Amino acid sequence: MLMAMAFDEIEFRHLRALMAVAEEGSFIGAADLLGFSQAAISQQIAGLESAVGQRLFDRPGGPRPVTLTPAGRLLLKHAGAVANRMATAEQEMTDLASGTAGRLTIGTYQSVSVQLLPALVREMRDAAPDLGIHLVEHDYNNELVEDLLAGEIDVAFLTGPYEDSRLAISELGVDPFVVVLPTGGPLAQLHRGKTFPTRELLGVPMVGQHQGGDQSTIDKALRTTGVTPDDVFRSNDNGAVQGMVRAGMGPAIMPLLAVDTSDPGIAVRSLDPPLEPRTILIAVPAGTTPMPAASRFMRIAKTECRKRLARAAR
Amino acid sequence: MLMAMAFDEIEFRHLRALMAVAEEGSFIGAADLLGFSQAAISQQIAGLESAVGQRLFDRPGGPRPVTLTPAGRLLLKHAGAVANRMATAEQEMTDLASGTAGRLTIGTYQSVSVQLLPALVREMRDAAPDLGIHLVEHDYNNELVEDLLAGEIDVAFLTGPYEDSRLAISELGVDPFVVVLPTGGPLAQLHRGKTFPTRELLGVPMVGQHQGGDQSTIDKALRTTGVTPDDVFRSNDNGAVQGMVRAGMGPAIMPLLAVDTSDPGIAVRSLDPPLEPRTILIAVPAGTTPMPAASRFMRIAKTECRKRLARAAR
DNA sequence: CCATAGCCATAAGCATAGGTGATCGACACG
DNA sequence: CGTGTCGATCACCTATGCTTATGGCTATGG
Repeated sequence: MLMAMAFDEIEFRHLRALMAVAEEGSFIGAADLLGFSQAAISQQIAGLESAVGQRLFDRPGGPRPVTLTPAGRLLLKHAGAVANRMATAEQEMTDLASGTAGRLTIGTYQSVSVQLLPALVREMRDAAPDLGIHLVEHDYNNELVEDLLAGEIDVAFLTGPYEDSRLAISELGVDPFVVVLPTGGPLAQLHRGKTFPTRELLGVPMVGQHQGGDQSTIDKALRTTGVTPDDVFRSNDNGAVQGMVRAGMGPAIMPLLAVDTSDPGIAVRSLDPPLEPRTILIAVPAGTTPMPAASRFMRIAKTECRKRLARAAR
Repeated sequence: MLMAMAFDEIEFRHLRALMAVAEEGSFIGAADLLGFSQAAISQQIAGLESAVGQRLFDRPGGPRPVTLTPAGRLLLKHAGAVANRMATAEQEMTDLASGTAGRLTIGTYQSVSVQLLPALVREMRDAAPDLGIHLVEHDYNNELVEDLLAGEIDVAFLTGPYEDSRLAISELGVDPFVVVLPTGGPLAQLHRGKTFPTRELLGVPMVGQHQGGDQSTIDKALRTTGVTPDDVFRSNDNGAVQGMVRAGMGPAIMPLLAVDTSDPGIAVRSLDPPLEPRTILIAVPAGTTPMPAASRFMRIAKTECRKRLARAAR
């Protein structure tokens, strides 16, 4: 009570000395365990004792080992806990730095989720097996951006063109709209070439999605080429859409990335004139350092998309 | 990976700076929160960042607040935990120092437990309400000493005379042996004075304890005065012994401290010649600093016994 | 019983870690 | 487009914390 009781002048150095002395049973042992001179340890312990206001070791003198006082035992317990905590902190920091552990939340939207994202996630898993990867899907850019800025998600795919000064955005490539036809149907028979005249869709009943992110873009784009969309069936499930096309309900306009091209029942054609293509963007919050895992994921996405996606024609 | 990654050059000072900056949102704010110059904080954070090998704050520049990076958030979490731990350490240390909290284990033996110890414990409780007091009772000194040296108990009562260089022993006083008689019995009628001729016990059937710490001493002491003990009833429960005396089974020799003198059914007489009295000792391990609560308890015991007990006649 | 050896405390000297104050550059804002 | 605010950096200086050297204490061996 009379002492200054300056508990907060304690530094880790002191705790390390405490632990070393307690373990070695001597100041000298602690000294060369820590690579200091004996005097240094003596001073560190003395400083610690004055900081806490009580003796921490009994020094019997002679060759007998120093022993902890009750106060010493108490403080040592806490020192050990603190040291542990710092060790796990170090572990987690390196994990975080290497992007190999922790939790990465990725924001995504429909068409990206189908083929592109699974491939990227698989690659990320290989690169960082201990990383927990979580996905959040939204229909619209602004929902994704909102979550991104709120810190709910660490990195997000967006639909381009899109601008937001609060985000750091990279373009991954373009995802052209294609027409999907039933293999045996008359339209597929008629246009066996690579492209499909967009105007042929005029008046044709089509299969589409419910009014959402993709579909709005498609409808708008179709109208600019003079075609008024006329959907006989709508589903947000890509498999269902493709199934309907296969069953002959009509053609569908889909982002290429959303199409399961391995399906033998359907044919995929580019449109001529093409619909204004969407670009695939990937974004993190600007100004703030992203999680290394997020950066890493972006890098993977970029290199992977360079192979898979067409580059934007500038 | 290329960095030195010197996690263990981190000191509390750094963590304090981290927490202050995170809380204030600016280096300047942290600076005058901690009573440093802005440059100092800047350097401390820089040092911390180089120690962990990554940035901890995003500095947007201009008047906008600095914000934590993911790494910063992670480290801050651990820093907070460490700070908490140190705070509770401080609390516990002061508790320990004042002897007002924590846990005190007292070693005791039969006759001390009856009247003296309860009074002392009550006084200790008043002085240190948050202190947990535990009692361990043994029959023999050596058991108590054993536990004391093993650290099982913090302070112990012993029966004197006793010597052990491994202990720091204080004498509390003497506990004379007295004879306890039924109030209405012939012996009590016969000897109404303060003392009772020890030889009158010759051949008288007596009440005693089972062979244990006290009883052995009594028997031995009786024999030195020429009386061969002849017990008709034995119990280790003092109440039972006293009850038997009251019922007229015979007199009993007891340590004065073990007698419930408020019992109207019994009379208490000093013996003449007296049996060699035992002294009451209190001991802590020598060489090692005792718990402050133990020291405090010893002090209380000494002052209290100065009032209650006869001093040893040297 | 004295000499010796091992250990911690202390003192003196010194290097440097870590502080201050001043200045510079970057960024938002009016 | 100045202006104000904030962080980084530089030069300087102080005080912290290390080292070496020495003295005192205790147990141990001849």
